[in-house]
Amino acid sequence: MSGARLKDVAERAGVSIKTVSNVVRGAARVAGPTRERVLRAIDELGYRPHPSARHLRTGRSGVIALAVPELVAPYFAELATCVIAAAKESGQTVLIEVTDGDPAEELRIACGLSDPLIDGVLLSPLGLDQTALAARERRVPLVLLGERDYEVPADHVLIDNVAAARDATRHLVGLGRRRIGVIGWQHDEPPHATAQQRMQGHREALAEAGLAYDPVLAPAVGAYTRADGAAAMRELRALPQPPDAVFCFTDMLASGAMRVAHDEGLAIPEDLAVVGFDDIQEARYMVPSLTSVAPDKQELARLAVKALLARIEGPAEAPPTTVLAGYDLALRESTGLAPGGP
Amino acid sequence: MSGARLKDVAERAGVSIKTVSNVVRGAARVAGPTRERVLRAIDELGYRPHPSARHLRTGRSGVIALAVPELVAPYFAELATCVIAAAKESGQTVLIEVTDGDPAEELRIACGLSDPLIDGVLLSPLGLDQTALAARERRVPLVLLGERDYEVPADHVLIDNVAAARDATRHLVGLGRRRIGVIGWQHDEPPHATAQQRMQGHREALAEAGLAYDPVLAPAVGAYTRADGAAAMRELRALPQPPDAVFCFTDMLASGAMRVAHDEGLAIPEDLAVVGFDDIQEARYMVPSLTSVAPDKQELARLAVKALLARIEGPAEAPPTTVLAGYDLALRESTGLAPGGP
DNA sequence: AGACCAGATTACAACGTTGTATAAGCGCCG
DNA sequence: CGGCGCTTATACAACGTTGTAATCTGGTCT
Repeated sequence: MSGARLKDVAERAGVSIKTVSNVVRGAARVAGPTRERVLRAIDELGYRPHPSARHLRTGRSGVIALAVPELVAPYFAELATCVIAAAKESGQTVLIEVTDGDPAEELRIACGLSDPLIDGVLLSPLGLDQTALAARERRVPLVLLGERDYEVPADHVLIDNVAAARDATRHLVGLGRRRIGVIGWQHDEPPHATAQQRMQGHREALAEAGLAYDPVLAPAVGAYTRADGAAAMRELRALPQPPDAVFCFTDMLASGAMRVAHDEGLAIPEDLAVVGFDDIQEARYMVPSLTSVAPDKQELARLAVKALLARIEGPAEAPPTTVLAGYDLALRESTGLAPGGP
Repeated sequence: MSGARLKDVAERAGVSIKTVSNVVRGAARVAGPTRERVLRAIDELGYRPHPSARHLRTGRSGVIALAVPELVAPYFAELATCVIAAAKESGQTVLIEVTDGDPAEELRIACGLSDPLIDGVLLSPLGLDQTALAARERRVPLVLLGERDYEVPADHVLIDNVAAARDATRHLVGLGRRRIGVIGWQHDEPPHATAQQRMQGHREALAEAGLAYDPVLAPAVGAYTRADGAAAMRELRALPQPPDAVFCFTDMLASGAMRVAHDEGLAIPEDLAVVGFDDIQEARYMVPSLTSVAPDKQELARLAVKALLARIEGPAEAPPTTVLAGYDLALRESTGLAPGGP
């Protein structure tokens, strides 16, 4: 069917199997003329190495898993695309796993119990209990994406969520808003690390501006979907004193929130300024276009792949590292940028 | 590291390696007590089969590739999620490839030249030249998703694009619209099969209603992005007689188009009714929410995986099959459904 | 009671690759 | 001119699994 093996190439080139192997991998020194002949034979036969045979022999499959809560959330789709590209640069293949944010599933994956094929895991955790993660038995090289928790002995790659959230709320304060809501807090105990960090940044910015933090302006959401954002917005609108701005912890939440604001006849940004988080492509096309914290997803992906490869290749016992990627605040209509096509 | 092999289990259970293998695969008959002991040993050691060793021996890796033009397009993200789920039901793992719609890359993947690990390919082609595909050399089990072209000797799984497009335009006609634009036609020669089929359905519906087809109402787009939709809409608005309705070949195009309509102060659906295609989740949250043709993506995915497995397991020479999945027209505000939260 | 049979279990080789150890070729120096 | 060291190429075994064919067991039939 598919074909040529090392052995076939060796016969055609009149050398031993091992020599061909050496040429293919560029491992040992092979004399010029010999290499030429081998390369020609490889070309003529269309030889391609058998990945599983390699895996069996070397223990490396060249496949890394990327586990995300969902693929339909644009942020994760964009992140996954960046990870695939970054992995390709390093000659790795990416296997995407969708966890639905299920803690049990996330733990399973963090323990390498999903597909035994993989060399390592890039996990973007959502519901995972940190203590469960800390106690994981079966150790697979693991890098956590977008969550920071110093209790967990694993590498982290993320942006500075606290600083980014602080910048977002500062921006709203800078617009003169004084009653700033926040959508994305969670009732769960403990709340997701992401929610905690963004909330902390938000409150720091409020404090800087001399504004009091009012819990009533932070309705809890179940998940980070449009529907949750919409529900939270309805809650905020039902208050005696509704907010004049909202900072949403994700663009999806912002999308739902803006939808409700629109239905209630509010003008954005005049009546309500909105800032999102993630800077998904859709943010440019929302009505109005959405100001959003823009993590550098390419850098995030590249750093994550790099960290994972280091963990795979390096000693398993090396101390966990934390790497920060950059971010930006993309200003758009929802906080007053003049309208206009993207 | 990860651990237990068949051999370890065999030693612990006091049987031969092959017997353990038989138990694991449920292949041959194994006596009750023996099976019990083996199962217990498997459990105690946490044994899990080595996928690459299996692959090497059996020729089956249990991995299928899903190649899509892009993952950030919500339609493909949703489709990919469905494919992953459907594959899991059959014990298969999905490897996602992003082609960017590049014909060369698509051909490479269709020929199985991407990752030699895979058992078969699910390809959602975009730019691929049919003749190139028909002439592909290296045969890998292949199922085409969402494109129909009888020249290509490969299995197809898709919805009836012509009928679906006809229904979409019929709906606009039913609203009393008489000047119906269409966004999604392409200048490329030949245009994508998808564009051709949807255009055909559109024209059939126009003909049914006794409306003339006016090419000026069908501006060409480069790709199926929001930006392309926006550009096409500007073109339509610049006409002496702009349309009172548009049928967009994808929801992304519709999103861009509605964005421009909004910027120009048009009321939707009063001044302009809009129908999209794909029924992405975002369609419910657009402002206004978008009426859209809704392919049954779950069914599509399930049928595709089924067809691919049949091709992998069956004889390579079986004649190509075409399977249709269902679709629906989801009615929303953009064509007059009363507004209201989703 | 002896031969036979079916079911249960096992030994062996092979899938394609790479690491280790070894052999072969060859110029250089003592 | 013989031996040494260097470079280049090879033989062999092993990675974990499964298909084939052979072996073993215990019971049944004559």
